[in-house]
Amino acid sequence: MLFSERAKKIVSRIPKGSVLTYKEVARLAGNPKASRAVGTIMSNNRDINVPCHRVIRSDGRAGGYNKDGSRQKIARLREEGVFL
DNA sequence: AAAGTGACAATTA
DNA sequence: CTAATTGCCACTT
Repeated sequence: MLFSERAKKIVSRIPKGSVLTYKEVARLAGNPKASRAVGTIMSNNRDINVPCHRVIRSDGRAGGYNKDGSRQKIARLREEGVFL
């Protein structure tokens, strides 16, 4: 299985109200140093089954999302009960 | 095969 | 606190 597939699978299982960092996803996917790659995957991934808005940066900030920037991402997370 | 891409991370100033 | 720097990796051209 490709790294990207594993990453998506993991992210798709993030329970509502919690978040993972890109680093964490990378680690769970089997490659602790592929945090960068995780971001790349999310940006190109169009899978609606994957709540990629629940993936944030390890420094606690939101990171990017799509064209709208991180605004929509932050909004979504706040509605799910995540403090940013 | 080599170079380019990007929603990251850790360090330093 | 922000900004710049360097290293990093999967994937695409």
